[in-house]
Amino acid sequence: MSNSRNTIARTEILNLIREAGEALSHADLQASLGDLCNRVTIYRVLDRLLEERLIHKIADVDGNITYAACHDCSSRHLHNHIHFRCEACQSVTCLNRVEPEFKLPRQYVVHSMNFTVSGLCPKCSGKR
Amino acid sequence: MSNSRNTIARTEILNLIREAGEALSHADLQASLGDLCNRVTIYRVLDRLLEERLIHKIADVDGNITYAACHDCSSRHLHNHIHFRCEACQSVTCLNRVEPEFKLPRQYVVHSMNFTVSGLCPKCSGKR
DNA sequence: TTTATTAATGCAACTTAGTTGCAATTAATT
DNA sequence: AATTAATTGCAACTAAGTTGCATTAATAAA
Ligand SMILES: [Mn+2]
Ligand SMILES: [Mn+2]
Ligand SMILES: [Zn+2]
Ligand SMILES: [Zn+2]
Repeated sequence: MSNSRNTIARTEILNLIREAGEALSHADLQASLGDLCNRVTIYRVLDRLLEERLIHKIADVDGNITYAACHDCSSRHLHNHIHFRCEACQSVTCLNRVEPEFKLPRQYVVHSMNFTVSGLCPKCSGKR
Repeated sequence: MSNSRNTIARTEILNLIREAGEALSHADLQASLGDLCNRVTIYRVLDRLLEERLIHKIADVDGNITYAACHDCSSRHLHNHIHFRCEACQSVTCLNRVEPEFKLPRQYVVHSMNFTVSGLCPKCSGKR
């Protein structure tokens, strides 16, 4: 892992992800950033932030990727909380409190987890 | 949902998925099928089988999609078991017995789930 | 069995997402 | 200020998935 530099793109992308109430996609970021940087740069900054464990990656059941801020990942970078994707408003949110319980057979070595539940979020289930 | 027809492509793809010990990707299927049908047909057959609830879709944390056979989905098509993706041999398997326990705040309406854990499978964790 | 209906397919073209190589830029160190 | 190497922009590229449309073929009706 080489020395990470504090560039405008990196700072801005990290801020956007940290301040967003929900997980952001590459497209979301590109829309917010306008021409602050090239789209390739966004991919590369995201990769860097992932390596640095400042953000984590979320895939919904259709393979759509979003990114959310990490909170206490310096010690263990195990994102064992549930992500909720709303089929109405398309938002993806971290439910940091909801950590599923389960037991794998011995011999399985766990490195990472991706739990995503889809349906209607509180906002959208109310409207009906 | 229109009437589904028993075509060669459909039959063969469903057999492949049912008989595979692990979840298969579009690329896996295309490799096995050779020129039995066009790659677009594979996409369309997969969509049909999903609609008919004969297979389910799995996305790992990187968004890679695979498909596995359903077992008792006529009543409830809720795939709340864990999928394990091995980072060594790349296999994706359904752990049909492992159903995580968790409790979402009220107001969340759940339609589907995608639980994927990555690491080393029993075969590959033994080798080290 | 023959005919009619329409689901399913193949093909080409297209869109979307992500990757790579390389020269130019710039943050951080000395 | 000069040095170093991380970062960026750009263009070209690969990979994955979608769409329109003419053709084929599974199924049902006659
Ligand atoms: Mn999260
Ligand atoms: Mn499964
Ligand atoms: Zn919503
Ligand atoms: Zn393995």
